[in-house]
Amino acid sequence: MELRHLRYFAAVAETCHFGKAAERLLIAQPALSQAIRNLESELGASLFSRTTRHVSLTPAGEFLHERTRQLLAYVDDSVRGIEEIASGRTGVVRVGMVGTAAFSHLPRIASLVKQALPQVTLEIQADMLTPDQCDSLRSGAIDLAVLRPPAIGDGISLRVLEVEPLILAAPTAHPLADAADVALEDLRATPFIGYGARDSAVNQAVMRAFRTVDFAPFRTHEAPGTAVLLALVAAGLGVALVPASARAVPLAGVVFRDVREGGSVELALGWRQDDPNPVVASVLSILVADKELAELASSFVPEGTP
Amino acid sequence: MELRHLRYFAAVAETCHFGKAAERLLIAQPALSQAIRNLESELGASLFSRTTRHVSLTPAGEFLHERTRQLLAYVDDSVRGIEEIASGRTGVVRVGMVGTAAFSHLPRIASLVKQALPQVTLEIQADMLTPDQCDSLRSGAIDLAVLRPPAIGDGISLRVLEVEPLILAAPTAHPLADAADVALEDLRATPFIGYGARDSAVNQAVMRAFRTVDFAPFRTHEAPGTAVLLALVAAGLGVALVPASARAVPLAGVVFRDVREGGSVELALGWRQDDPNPVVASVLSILVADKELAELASSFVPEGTP
DNA sequence: TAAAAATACTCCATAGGTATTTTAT
DNA sequence: ATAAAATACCTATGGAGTATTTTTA
Repeated sequence: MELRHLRYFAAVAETCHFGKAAERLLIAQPALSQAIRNLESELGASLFSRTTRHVSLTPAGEFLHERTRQLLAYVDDSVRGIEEIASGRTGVVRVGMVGTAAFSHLPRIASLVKQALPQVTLEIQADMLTPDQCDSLRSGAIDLAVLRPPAIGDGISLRVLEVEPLILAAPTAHPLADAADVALEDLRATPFIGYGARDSAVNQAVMRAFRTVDFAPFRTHEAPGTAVLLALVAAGLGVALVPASARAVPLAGVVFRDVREGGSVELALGWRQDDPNPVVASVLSILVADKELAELASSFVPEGTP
Repeated sequence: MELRHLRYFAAVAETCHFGKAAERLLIAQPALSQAIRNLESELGASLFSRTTRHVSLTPAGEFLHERTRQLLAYVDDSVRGIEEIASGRTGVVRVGMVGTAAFSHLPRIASLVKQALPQVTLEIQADMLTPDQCDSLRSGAIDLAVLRPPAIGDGISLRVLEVEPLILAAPTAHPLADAADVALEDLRATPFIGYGARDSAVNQAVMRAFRTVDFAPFRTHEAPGTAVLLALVAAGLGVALVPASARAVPLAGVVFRDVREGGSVELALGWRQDDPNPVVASVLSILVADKELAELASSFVPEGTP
């Protein structure tokens, strides 16, 4: 049995007239008679009671008619569903994110996608480290990554979302909290909280910044990521240099100040270069076309950069 | 798109291997590749990511795989359903019945069908008059009839279920209620309740009985059917001659007595001679093969019959 | 290099067309 | 007498086969 048989059957069942049904199906009447005959013989059941004057459904035909309606509707719906998926209008996109991006960029990303692609579901994996995101991208565990370049591994494309200056995070009570103008120099001998992962992009940026002055930070504590780091700052354990997007983290007891010569760190969007998933492509095109994200990237050019 | 495409697709989706799938489908591998290719181009979506070493489903393919599973299962189930209907094991049979048959014969009929054809539903229309049943049979409103012959109209087959003697229904207080032996003669001048439909089979049988004696019944009341008639008897308004099956009607205040020379009336099963509905045929075959119904028919031969 | 999918081509089964017959109203 | 389904027969599309090439792990 083929769908053709069911489509023919449905037409005859609805019209109760082989001639009319054949006309609707754009085939000749004998072909239709033949097809129904074949269907009946394959099923081992007669579907129509027919004379040359009257065609009506048998009980088996009534049953099949109901089933056929649902079946053909389901087929149509499935075809439409595939079109939706293939066009990238529907689907699931798993997005990995470094810590603070969930606060600073996720709202904009999520609302952009919601508006342009309402049937797309984003599955967010927050607090992922950049190397983990590279692995997950490559293994297919995530489809998009919001990470800190330089990301390793070929087959992965990157687009810088933002160049964030490093800013000072200080406890409210700290002397620098009220300073009009902060320079790296002011951090000499101040208890400093650093990133535990020494080779993380942010930590490297911090180290690079300090290389422009003649002292190393007075590291008293370490944190695995920006969130915990800010918590330690709020607790008054010291100050820290963090990406500007940390301003989006709502945490009492911490104030942020721009820092002269503080350096910067990039935030980028990453994806598999050869990802065939259309919904990933359409989400990507929405994100990279967004003016606000693009403007952010250009407006945050740090002071020290030409 | 045809079911063939979906069957092929399902095989490839399950094995993730064109060669294995082709083997399972009993076709050559290139034919399968071709068919999937055609399906993909028709849908305008790629369903598999494939290299010569690895085959996997795309998101659209995942979606279609799920849909295909359900679709093919539904097709199989529908084919099975049609087999059930065509074989007569499943279906609905509408049965018309004269008044008292609902009490006397329906229990046996229903339990026979329930046991032999558990998936068959009987829709009982009780209290139908014989001519109405003939019309309903012919128009297709009912499929089987339990009626009183002679039934008119060709294209309708009859089989006698039972030959019932007419018996006396008398109020408990009536003198005849305790008589050892009742003859028609004893009803002379006794208030008599007759059937309103003069040409009904039961009334004709009553009239025929009275034609063997030299008096007509002393008709004081009439009833449209046996049920009402018995109610009037119970009320003490008179006696009546009723088919023996009336004994099955549970009604206080009425006693039944055999009547010598009381005559008899037949109860028969009727159906459309050319009914193509298999479930009607299978119910019929169950009913006409039933020993108990057959024995009833022979054992009730009335006294006056050779 | 070997396994597996894709391509090239050939063939025939069958879906569908036309002409005609049968049948029931 | 006529409308409509069935039958007979023919044609041609495309599904499936065999042989071969291409590709990638």
